[in-house]
Amino acid sequence: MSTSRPEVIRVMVVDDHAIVRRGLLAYMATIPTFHMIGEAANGEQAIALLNEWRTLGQPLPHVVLMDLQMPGMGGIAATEVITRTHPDVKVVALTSFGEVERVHSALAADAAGYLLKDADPDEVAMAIRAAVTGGMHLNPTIARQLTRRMTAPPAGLTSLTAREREILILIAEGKSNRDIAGQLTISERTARTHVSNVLAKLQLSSRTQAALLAIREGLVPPS
Amino acid sequence: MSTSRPEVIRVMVVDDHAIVRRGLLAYMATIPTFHMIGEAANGEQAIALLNEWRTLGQPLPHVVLMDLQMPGMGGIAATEVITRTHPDVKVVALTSFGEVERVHSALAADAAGYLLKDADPDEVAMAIRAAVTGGMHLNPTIARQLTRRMTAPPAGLTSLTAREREILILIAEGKSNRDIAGQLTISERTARTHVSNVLAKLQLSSRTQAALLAIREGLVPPS
DNA sequence: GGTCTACTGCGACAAATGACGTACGGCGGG
DNA sequence: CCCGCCGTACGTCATTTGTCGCAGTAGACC
Repeated sequence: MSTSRPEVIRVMVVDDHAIVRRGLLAYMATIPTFHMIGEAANGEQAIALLNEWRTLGQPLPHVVLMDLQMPGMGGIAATEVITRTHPDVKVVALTSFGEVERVHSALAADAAGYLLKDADPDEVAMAIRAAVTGGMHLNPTIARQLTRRMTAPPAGLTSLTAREREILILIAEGKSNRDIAGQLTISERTARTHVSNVLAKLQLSSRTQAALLAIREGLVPPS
Repeated sequence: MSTSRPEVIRVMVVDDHAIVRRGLLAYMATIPTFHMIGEAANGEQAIALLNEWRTLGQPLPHVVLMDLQMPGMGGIAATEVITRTHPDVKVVALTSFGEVERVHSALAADAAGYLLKDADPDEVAMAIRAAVTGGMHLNPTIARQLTRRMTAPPAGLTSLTAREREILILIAEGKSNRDIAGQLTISERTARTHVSNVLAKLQLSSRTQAALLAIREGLVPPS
């Protein structure tokens, strides 16, 4: 094993929910191996705290439990900064269900794990230990969805052709297939073909979901 | 004061996130007045547990902290059932940011408070005490948004009932009729009836248009 | 009591939607 | 020159969506 295994694992939690911080704090207190050395309510605080520790020569945490959904600097950006400026600090993403899509971004930001918040506390421990030993723990549900996404063609607006993007914009304006056909002077069948292709490429199951994604991605202004 | 103030307040937490349950459990342990007597991971479990306690003649909780966003039976439905079958049990809604709009439905289901999960633990205590004494604690942010909505009602949305607004929110999350039915534990036919009524009241012709309007009106966050 | 609304549900139907395969002309890259 | 992608279009099929009418229950209001 190239990585040393410290007898005490220092942990830091970053989450805007005070209740979650308390929960992890209480849980860590029950396991002698873990030592919670600090907490932060957002990404900026976390980075500031880490820098302060380093300048003071105080020991840094081995693992940072990082919530992804936070006001201000999001967890992904914070993860990226931390893994770049403190390469020996492992960051484990801790997220609510429903934002599974961010796992890619998290891993791209060099997160060393991805936990769901409804995970059993024991799973949190497993993820932390895995991160310290240089490994990675993925929630089974996440892992399944991830592999499904890996095997499937990459989702993303970039995979759409110009025409399909045009179609998507009209979907996001609440147009029906007939409306779209009329506006683009194509047959309704063709419009449906395009819509179907868009949904397949984006791995969605309804035009409403497509419209919502288009807005989220800024393809059309919400108002 | 018509309501008696017990020296010990029994609390129960309903949340699908084990970490949140642990956090509240740990927090309650630090305050002698509060006594956490049980927890549940979803609405069905919570109701079953309450019924079991009642049949066994065991003391019921004074306050139930209820997460609103849960798989299976949602927190709103569970709140309604609990306040109806156990009128002396107060339910305090505990929700993440971003679902602020459900406060109407929550209060309509006789919730005795509405907390954001990023609330300071002290605020949780305040809300619980308020609920026990028959009062109600609202998060300042929530209260502000609520009054803003009361004073400046967005045109058509006011004509919707609480249930219909709930339906609209789910539409704006890309859910199908079947999804909505499952989430609200009603039949798909009923869900379709609601959707149809929403469209008629808003004078729209498709659920996609309804979703877009919901986002424009800020009923749901675009992200 | 009577009335009203909200919420729930059903049946039947029409329309829209989405998936699947197929096809053809154009156009650009190897 | 040929192959692949794009845009166009059709046929068929299952599913979803939306409408209309009807109806029972519960709660609120008068």
